[in-house]
Amino acid sequence: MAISLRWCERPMPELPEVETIVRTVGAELPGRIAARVFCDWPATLRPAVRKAEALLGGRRVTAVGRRGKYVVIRFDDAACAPSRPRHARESITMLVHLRMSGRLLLEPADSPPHRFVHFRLRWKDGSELRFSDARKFGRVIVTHRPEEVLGALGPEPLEAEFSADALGARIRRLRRRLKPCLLDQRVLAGLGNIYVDESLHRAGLHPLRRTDRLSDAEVVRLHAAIRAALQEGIRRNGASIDWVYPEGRMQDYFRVYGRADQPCCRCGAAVRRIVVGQRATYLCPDCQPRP
DNA sequence: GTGTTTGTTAGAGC
DNA sequence: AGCTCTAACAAACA
Repeated sequence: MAISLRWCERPMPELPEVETIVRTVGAELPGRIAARVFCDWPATLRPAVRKAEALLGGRRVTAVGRRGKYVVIRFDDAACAPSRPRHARESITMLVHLRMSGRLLLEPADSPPHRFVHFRLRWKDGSELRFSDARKFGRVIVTHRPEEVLGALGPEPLEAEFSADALGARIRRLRRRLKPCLLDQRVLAGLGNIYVDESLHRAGLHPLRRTDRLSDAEVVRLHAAIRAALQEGIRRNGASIDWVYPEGRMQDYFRVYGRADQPCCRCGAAVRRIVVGQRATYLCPDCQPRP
C-alpha cells in the first residue's frame, strides 16, 4: 500500500537514491567517449559550455561512483591531441549534484529532450547523458581537482571504517542539535531530510538532542540506525523517483517521514511533524523522548 | 500567495 | 575567538 506524497514532499535524492542512479545509469557509462556538451542554463554547469566541452571532448569514461550525494564520473587522460597543454593530459572528473530535482537519463541523441533537461553530454556512439532538473538547483562540475569539492565532505556512513567510535568522536565534540548536525555534509556525507528522520526514529533519539550529551550506547544505536536506514534505502532502490526508476519503493516503507498523524509502526502513537532548523521533521513522541 | 525541498553563505548571537 | 544558529537565496509548482 503506497502512501501518496504531495508533489513538494516527493523524496529528494539522498545517498540511497544517488547510489541507485550510479548503479543503473552509471553502470552504462564506462567505455563511452565524450564528444559534445550542451547547456542552456549557465548556472548548471561549471566551467561554461565551451570550456567544459574542450575539457571532456575525446575522453573515455573509466569509472562511475558516488561520494556523499555526488555522482562521480571519471574520464581517462588519454585521447588528447599532443598540442594540448599538459593539464589537458591529466584525468578529468565530472561531478553531478542532483540537489532537489535533478535526474540523470541516458537517451538517444536524436530523441527530443524533456523540457527540464538543461545539460547534455553527447557520446560518440550517438547517445546522450542528460541532466533533467526542473528547479535548476542541481550542478554539473567538470574539474581536474575533484578533491576541492569532495574534500569538504565528511566520511561515508556505509564504509567499513565508519565505526560507532568514529561517529561518536565526530559529533560529540560538537555541541549541536542532533538533526542539523547529521544533515551537515561536512559531518557525514549523504544524509538528507528523509534518512535523518528515519535514522533518528530507528535509534529512538529526538532530533533536538544535543550531540555532546549522547551516551556511548546512544551513539552505538545511532550508528547502527543510520547504516540500517541507508542500506534499506539502497536495497529498495531508493525512494520513488517514480518516473525514472519505477522500481524504487522505499517510500512505501518510511517509518516516520511524511507520516504525520499516522500511527508509529513500533508503538502506535501518532507520528508528529515539527520544524527543526527550518526543515520539516517527523518523529514519534513516545519512541523519541524529548531531551 | 504559501509551503516545500538542498546546500551555501552572510551575519547575528553567545 | 570560535562555535552555533538563523535567514536568505537559488527556482518551480500545485
